[in-house]
Amino acid sequence: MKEIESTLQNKGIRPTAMRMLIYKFMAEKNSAQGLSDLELAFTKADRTTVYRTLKTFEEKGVVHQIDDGTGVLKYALCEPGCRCDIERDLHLHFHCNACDKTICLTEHKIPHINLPDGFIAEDANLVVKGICDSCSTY
Amino acid sequence: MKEIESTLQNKGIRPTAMRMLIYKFMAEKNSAQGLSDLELAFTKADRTTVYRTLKTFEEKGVVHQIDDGTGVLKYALCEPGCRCDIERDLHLHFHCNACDKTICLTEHKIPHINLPDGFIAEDANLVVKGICDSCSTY
DNA sequence: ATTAAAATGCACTTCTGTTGCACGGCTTTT
DNA sequence: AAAAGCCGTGCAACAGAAGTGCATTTTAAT
Repeated sequence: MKEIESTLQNKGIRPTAMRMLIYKFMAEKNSAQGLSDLELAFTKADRTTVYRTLKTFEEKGVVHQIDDGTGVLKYALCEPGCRCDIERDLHLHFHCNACDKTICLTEHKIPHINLPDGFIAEDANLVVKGICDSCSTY
Repeated sequence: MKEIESTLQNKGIRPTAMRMLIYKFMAEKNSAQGLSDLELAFTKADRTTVYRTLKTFEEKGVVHQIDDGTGVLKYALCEPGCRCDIERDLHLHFHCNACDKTICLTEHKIPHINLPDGFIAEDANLVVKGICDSCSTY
């Protein structure tokens, strides 16, 4: 818990109890979490607080937003070395159609794409859908 | 207009006036359209009608849905030869941060991705964001 | 301890997508 | 031609998620 506190401080975030709990919760999950997931996990807290906490985390490069195509935005902790606050880390995301979880495949970077003349790429988002390793081993 | 009529019929869609107008509208655009875009273009018609028309088009493989990360679903006509109704056409989509348009780069297929053991890919979505050719030529 | 700033909670709004129901026209059947 | 039924359309209302304004509490600094 002390580690979390210093982690947040290093990122320029005041480590309140709420923020540390949310950070801890997300660190324990191996899949990306939606606002409603956190809402359910922290019924004592208000939706807005969770919402703004995520926004703060995102601004400071603690989490990154994932649009996995389900219609709800997900959030996942950034990898230790990532400079999400400066430049997007272009790893791909995997959404399992069975368990409905979305996970970061941080080792798998989005390949370079050749665009037609005149097109300038600034960012990219790749989501692969299918069956994850947990669900495929039955 | 006669062409549109037979196109729809070939896809198993009854060619009503509304449907032909919507098809025509989308065919004239080179960018993907959201529900609200069509809503604005057809103020005489009801939102629900446009919505259900798109759903019908999608089911029958006339249009495909695009999640470009803006939070609103877009639709674009499928290419002549595409078998969207059977198997997804994995071309990539480009979203322009300047003009906010989303277009299909049908020539650019999503490259094959090597996934970790146990992961099975069924579908993929790749959206590149940046500046489109129209906006970059100033 | 006092004060200022930041975080939290409550209520409300907006936007998008979606569904239920009723009306009306077109098609089909007799 | 009349009757029956299907299908498209429109109206209304709902649901879920994201976002905002303001009052209150908590935290940090002096």
